[in-house]
Amino acid sequence: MATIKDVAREAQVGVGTVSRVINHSNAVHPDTRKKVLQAIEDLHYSPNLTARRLSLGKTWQIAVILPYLTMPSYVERLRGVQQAIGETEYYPILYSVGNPDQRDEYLDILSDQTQVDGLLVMSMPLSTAQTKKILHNQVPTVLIDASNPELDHIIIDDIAGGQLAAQHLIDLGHRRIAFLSDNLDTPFQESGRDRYLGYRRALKEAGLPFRSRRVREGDKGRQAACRMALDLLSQPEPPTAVVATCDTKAIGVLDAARQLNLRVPEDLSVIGYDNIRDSEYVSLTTISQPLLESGIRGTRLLLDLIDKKRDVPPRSYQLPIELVTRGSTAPAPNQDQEGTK
Amino acid sequence: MATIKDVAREAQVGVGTVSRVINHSNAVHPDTRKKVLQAIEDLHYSPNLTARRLSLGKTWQIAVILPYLTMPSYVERLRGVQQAIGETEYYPILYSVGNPDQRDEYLDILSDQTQVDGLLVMSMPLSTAQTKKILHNQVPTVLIDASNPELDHIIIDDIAGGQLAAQHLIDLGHRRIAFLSDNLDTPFQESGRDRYLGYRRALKEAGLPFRSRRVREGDKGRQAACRMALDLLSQPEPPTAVVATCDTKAIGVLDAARQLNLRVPEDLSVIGYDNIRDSEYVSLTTISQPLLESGIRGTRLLLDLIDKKRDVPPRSYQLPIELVTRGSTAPAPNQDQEGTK
DNA sequence: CTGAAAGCGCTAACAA
DNA sequence: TTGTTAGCGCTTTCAG
Repeated sequence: MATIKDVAREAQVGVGTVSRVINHSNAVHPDTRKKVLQAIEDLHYSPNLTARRLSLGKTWQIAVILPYLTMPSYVERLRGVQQAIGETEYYPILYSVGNPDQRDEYLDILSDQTQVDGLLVMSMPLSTAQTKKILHNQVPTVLIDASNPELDHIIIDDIAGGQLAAQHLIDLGHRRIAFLSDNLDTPFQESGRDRYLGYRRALKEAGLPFRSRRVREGDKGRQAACRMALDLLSQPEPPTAVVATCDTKAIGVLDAARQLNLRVPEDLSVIGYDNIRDSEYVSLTTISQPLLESGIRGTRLLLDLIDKKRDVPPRSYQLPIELVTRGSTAPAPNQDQEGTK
Repeated sequence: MATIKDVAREAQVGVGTVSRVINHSNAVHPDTRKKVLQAIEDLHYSPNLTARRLSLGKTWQIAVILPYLTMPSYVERLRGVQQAIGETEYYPILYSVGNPDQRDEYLDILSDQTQVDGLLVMSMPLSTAQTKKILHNQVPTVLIDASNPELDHIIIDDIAGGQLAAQHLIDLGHRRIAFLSDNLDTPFQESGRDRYLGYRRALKEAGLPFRSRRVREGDKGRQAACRMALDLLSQPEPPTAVVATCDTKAIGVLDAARQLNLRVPEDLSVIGYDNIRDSEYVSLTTISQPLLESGIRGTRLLLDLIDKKRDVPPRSYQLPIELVTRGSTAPAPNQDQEGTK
């Protein structure tokens, strides 16, 4: 592999000159430039990025830490990152996390090695220790889909989202509204918790009682959701509507309804969250969040942070959610009076 | 940021010793090691990866070039890559390609910079020029889902897949079988073309005539597929079955059937390809291919290539496909005699 | 406008 | 077992 030295010798100039040509520095004579360019061509030379990085103290690489790409929403956010980063000279390195230990390991490594120019953390809250380390080592960092008082972040108002979902059902006259999520207390994103809070807030503001028997949390995925829904729907005084914390789960609820011969939306209303592609197909009412946008915005924030070496208070952006009404929700079948008793 | 020199000074040893400690070289006295470890701790030292890379001439990074993550199948393959790479000390850098120019640009850069230790190219055939450059520069490279006589690759037998799909319908007694794909001649994967060949081969072997009016190609995506299907199904003597080159398109066909009040599978059989998650939900018969597996195998091949510096003839692995029968295919409604005329 | 040389931080060969 | 030193390939003063 030819080096800058080889090129210099071939073109009969100093390495400094070659470097200037490569880096489009204008202070080089046209004739000299031509000679150098010729030598580069002859030798099939191309600069060694690692050496340049060492010399410049910059990697042009951004670490993206995100949960294993099991959920469409992660993929969509990642696409946003790629879209934004694609317009720059940076490249993303993917650290796909399968479990909390791995997450901590990556975070630990990345927050002190001079390995990347910045960190993009997706859908995982940081511990105070982790935050402190990042701050101490001055690693430019942005969180997407997680909140943090000391670091820049992009969030989506999940409380409002959960509330919006429940409110939609309340507006349709439902009184017995169930809530179905995966484990509310996971090491990863806290969005489930927030949506739950939103759900409760909506009930409260509408003066409806909260019933813990109408809440189910468990494994993620469609089938687990289906099982939980079967359980939920087979109790006495079953709910007439279900808020699911993601569309996949909502589809699981649809499965359950079918098994129980419940018509949707006549007998049961179901609302999901995320507006993934599948949702349109099954005509699921859902809460849509700007997933792609969150990736884009987060990346831009990070690039800005890297460039400007800002040292100002952390910025927090909250992206809007939206109700997408489709065929899985309808007015409540029969009004019971629980809410007013 | 502390460097190895700082640590050496702090621990009152030479940098060589510190290096030995870091790299777990055993030839270092326990007491010395302890001193060094202490200094590392005190100084919050962590080695500069870029410097190590330059010194070692190795990056521990693998470039993954793949089409923009629009299709679930890409994501699944990528997950395979991550899974396999996760067990090693390497990390993937994503080069997500949106168009042919970008593909060529990335390929060009990556095949001559000393930027990564290996190249994983997904779902894109390489030109001879590109292949030659890779070979010339001795960049360890593996293709996944694309064939190449000179480079290691993992493929799935798409001809057999297309044939299997069509054969399944033929076995069910269908005679008028349509084929629906996105543009057969794209710069990206050639799988569509191969599936098309398989389709034709099945017809031929069954003695059924090929009708170009039963073939539609166009934009990708569900809606485009729906439009094409509407067109296809509204001609005189419409097909009783459709082979779609991917599940997304097959779902588009289902949309069209619904619009035309055709029952699936009673009036129309539909078979897809890929067995994406959605397919189970809509009970789509499809051809399943080992997507995750392809990513894993390809990555392993590459790592092997990097380690061993092999210089043997290119290896080619062909992964098996499988028919997954679900509810979208059934015996032909009425047997016409076109096949035997 | 250009050449020489001093780093960037680390590894590894060579002495001691 | 350890310290010293010569690279790794590039950028960037600093003279000229």
